[in-house]
Amino acid sequence: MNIIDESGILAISTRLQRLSEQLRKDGALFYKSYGIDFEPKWFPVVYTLHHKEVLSVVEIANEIGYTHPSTISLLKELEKQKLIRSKKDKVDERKRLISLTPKGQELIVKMKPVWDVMSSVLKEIADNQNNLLQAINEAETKLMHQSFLQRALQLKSEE
Amino acid sequence: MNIIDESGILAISTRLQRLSEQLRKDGALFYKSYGIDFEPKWFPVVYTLHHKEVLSVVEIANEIGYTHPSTISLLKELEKQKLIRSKKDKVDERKRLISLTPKGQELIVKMKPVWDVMSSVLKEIADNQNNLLQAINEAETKLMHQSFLQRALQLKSEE
DNA sequence: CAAAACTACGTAGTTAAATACATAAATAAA
DNA sequence: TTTATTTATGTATTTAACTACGTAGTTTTG
Repeated sequence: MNIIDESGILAISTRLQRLSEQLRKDGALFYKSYGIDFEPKWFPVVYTLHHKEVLSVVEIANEIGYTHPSTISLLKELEKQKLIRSKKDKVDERKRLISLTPKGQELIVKMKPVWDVMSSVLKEIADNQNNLLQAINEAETKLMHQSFLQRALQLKSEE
Repeated sequence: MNIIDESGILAISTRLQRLSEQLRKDGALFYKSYGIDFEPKWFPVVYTLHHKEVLSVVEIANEIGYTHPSTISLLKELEKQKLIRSKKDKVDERKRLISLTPKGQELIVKMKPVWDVMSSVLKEIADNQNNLLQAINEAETKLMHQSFLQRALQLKSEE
């Protein structure tokens, strides 16, 4: 549509956001088709706890790549679903140790075949010539080395 | 990090959202370095009006690819900045015809060199081997033909 | 070992988008 | 020409992330 947005990243993020919303809805419906009441957004936390067993709030946040406040709100939902539980760390009283409940573990067993299907469908969609993940990694790496602002200011001063 | 999120699109959208937030902040700072008070999110509307002169709310929404409520809130901000104005369409009384104010047009003249710099920096960042835009286009196209849910249900029934 | 700095967690508030709903004007159909 | 449908706009609410801030433990340092 235009010089900056079309070639840039600003509008792209809106499109990806929509894409992911669509996938979330479809994901939820697909779980439902197996008789499972599970929201795709819970997946990262549940999957992490499935492998790590016991983790603190901040540890989970780091694992799933969200800020801790975002993580806390996911944990609240999962606690309401009785899929996870938490108790104070006796060694470090600031920490809350989170783990799956038996109900949570049972659910994972039921969900595993669902995940397999989802996983291959997502591969089908995202594995393009122009790999989405790769493209983002490359852009992020470039910005890590030098921010947009730094690059822009430099170009400005060169004129 | 895991089978679905790392290879899929769910986490990718969060990362892109962050990327775009970063770019927005830097963009605003870069405008400021020219003494210009302009938020990058206003760009699509302003740029569209620069080329089309007079448009209704829904027409702008379609041009920039947002829903009309989102567009309305952008328009409100721009009106507060006195960069745009609107009047009722005499032919169709439902329509509000939006256009740039003289102040808005002056601002565009000042912003043009800034846009040139931004545009080349964004090219530098986004033009990777794995082109971001291309990758998204390909994923969207695939999903247009057959949704995630349809693909998943089909795979499920084949088992 | 007391003061300072850091870490873990939690809450409140913000943001940029979306949906869902409401109203009024214009057009089409009975 | 009334009635039904569609279109344009607007408002209210929701969502998923964020930042900013506060408090309470823990660790480091003078």
